[in-house]
Amino acid sequence: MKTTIADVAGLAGVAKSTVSRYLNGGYVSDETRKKIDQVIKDTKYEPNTFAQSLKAKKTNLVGVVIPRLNSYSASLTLKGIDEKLRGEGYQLLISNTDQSIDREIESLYSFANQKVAGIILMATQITKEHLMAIREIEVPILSIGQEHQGVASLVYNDEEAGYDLAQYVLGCGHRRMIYVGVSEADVAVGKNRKRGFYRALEEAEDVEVDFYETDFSMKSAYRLFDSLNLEGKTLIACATDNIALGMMKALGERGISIPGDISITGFGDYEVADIMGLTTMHYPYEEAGQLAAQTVLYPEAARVSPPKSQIIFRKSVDILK
Amino acid sequence: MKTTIADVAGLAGVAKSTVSRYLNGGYVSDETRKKIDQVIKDTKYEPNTFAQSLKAKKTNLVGVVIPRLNSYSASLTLKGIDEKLRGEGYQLLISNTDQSIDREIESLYSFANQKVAGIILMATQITKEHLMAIREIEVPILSIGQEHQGVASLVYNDEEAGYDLAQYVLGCGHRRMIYVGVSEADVAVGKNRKRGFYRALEEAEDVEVDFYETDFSMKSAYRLFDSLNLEGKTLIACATDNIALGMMKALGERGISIPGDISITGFGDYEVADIMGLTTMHYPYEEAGQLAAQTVLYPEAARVSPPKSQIIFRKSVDILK
DNA sequence: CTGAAAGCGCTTACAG
DNA sequence: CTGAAAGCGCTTACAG
Repeated sequence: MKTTIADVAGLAGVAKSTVSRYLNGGYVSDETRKKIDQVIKDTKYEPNTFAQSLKAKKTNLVGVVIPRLNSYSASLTLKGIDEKLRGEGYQLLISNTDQSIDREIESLYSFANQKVAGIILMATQITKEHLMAIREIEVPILSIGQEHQGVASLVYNDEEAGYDLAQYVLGCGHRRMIYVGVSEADVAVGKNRKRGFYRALEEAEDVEVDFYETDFSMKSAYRLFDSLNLEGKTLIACATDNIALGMMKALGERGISIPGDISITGFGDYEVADIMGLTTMHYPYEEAGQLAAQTVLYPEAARVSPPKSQIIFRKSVDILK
Repeated sequence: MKTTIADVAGLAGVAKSTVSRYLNGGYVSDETRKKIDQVIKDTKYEPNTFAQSLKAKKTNLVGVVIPRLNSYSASLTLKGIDEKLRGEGYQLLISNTDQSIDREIESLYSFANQKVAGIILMATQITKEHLMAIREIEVPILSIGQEHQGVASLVYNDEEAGYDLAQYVLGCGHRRMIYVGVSEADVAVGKNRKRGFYRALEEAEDVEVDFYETDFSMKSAYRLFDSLNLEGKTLIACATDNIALGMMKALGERGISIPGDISITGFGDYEVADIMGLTTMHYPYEEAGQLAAQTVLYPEAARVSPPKSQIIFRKSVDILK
């Protein structure tokens, strides 16, 4: 039989309320404390979390809504979140939305209904419905990656990352390039990365860049390759490593050598980037996850930034001068 | 104010118990049913899960204990689990153990304490402590990947996969090879894969194979490379794609061409295997995850198998004859 | 088919 | 500092 607070109280010769106070850090005399201590140890008593939650109306659960489970950034961020949460005595509840916005909204309400202590939202965009839900549910929420008026967020400085990478590439002597991005509906990856990249280009002289749009899958990038006009270009800058990888596959199959014939860069520093020798921007996903967990549990600022992204120099960029 | 079952009962002019019965599929007259229906729609009533769990002593949560969050197989399996669970109205609770056995055990107890409806255990091995915990907690449990007397399990046929791959490689004319495996403490990957592989070799003639052991990280494999005696070998069979990838990195850096100078194979068919052109064994991780969720919720057999693993032919194996 | 009552295991004023 | 009592929102026999 599972021991309850009543059992503990009985064995310790005190009232249930006293045990409860002991458990929750209220006033208890030293003597009483010792007795209860002992009984709890003997019986291995563990409070029933439902009973607790029913009264206290909150849980030790933190919900994470995530657009994809099987992506490098997602799983590493999750790892960081989990680490921090565990340290603070919280449990990780996951809702994979499979990139469906409806499911993101649904998950928000469902988490709220489960009285999670907080929600970490890895949205691809923040719509009116998101905003409504966030307002309505009254649960501390933190958005990772996407930023919006009135919702606490943890954002990478994508603009700066784009700028830094472009600066580097420019420094290597590249002047004719292709930028393969994603939809601007994704403010972080689609808009900010590109903007930073372009800003650096504008500050330089005699630069030309063609823009192409694709989605996040390696396959789409791979397919897009044939539509690219490579004429005179020396570099393909890709908005994510996955895009770069898709391109590299196409390049390899056509016998176009990297960086001899053409240079390529990514963003993200996925695990594979290393073996593929891809020069890319490292994003501190795991640290960001930890920071996110910390922030959703103990909010301070409405906007927090993870460590700066760093360029990882590998061999996919040719030095032209 | 959140509406409760009492509110619904009041508005519908019936007793709480009737509403409860309505909710749980008990006897309710058509007329009553309609009234309650309407009220629930109007008030958007949602039962408080804690109150439900407190009485019913079970939840709609399924716990997954997982050794690593950021691995290809893990996240894909998780995806499969989540898909099935969502369809059945269950939520995914995750505990990342970071390869710590102590934490696996802890998680088991902690999940039990949270009254999860079931636990899916992705253990790296099943120890006595595991067995004790499993026995004690009385929660339906399913082990993925590892098999043990008396614990329900979903296992890949690793022996067969190893055998099939070796058959293929033999068919390509390879006779002098290296097998890079992992510790046999991991029965599935360390023992069974290797055993299957070796069994096929024994059935052939004039075959030589050298064995080396490493762990699951790409880095360790990469480091191990220099200790390999490649003399006369035509193929390196690796127990996982990660190991193969580490080897490929080392090979690439030394200008040794694949498969011209040496062939290589893996197991797992990670996403990268495709761009790297690695011939490997495809494991149906996502399907296995779905099957696992199904099985832990509605147990039938004590041992269930996912679809058969398939060889994915790419270009890392040379055809010698 | 329906309702009144007890109880799940806690927490929280309140009185002492 | 401690205890008795009420209540959180449900479910479950039980009686009708």
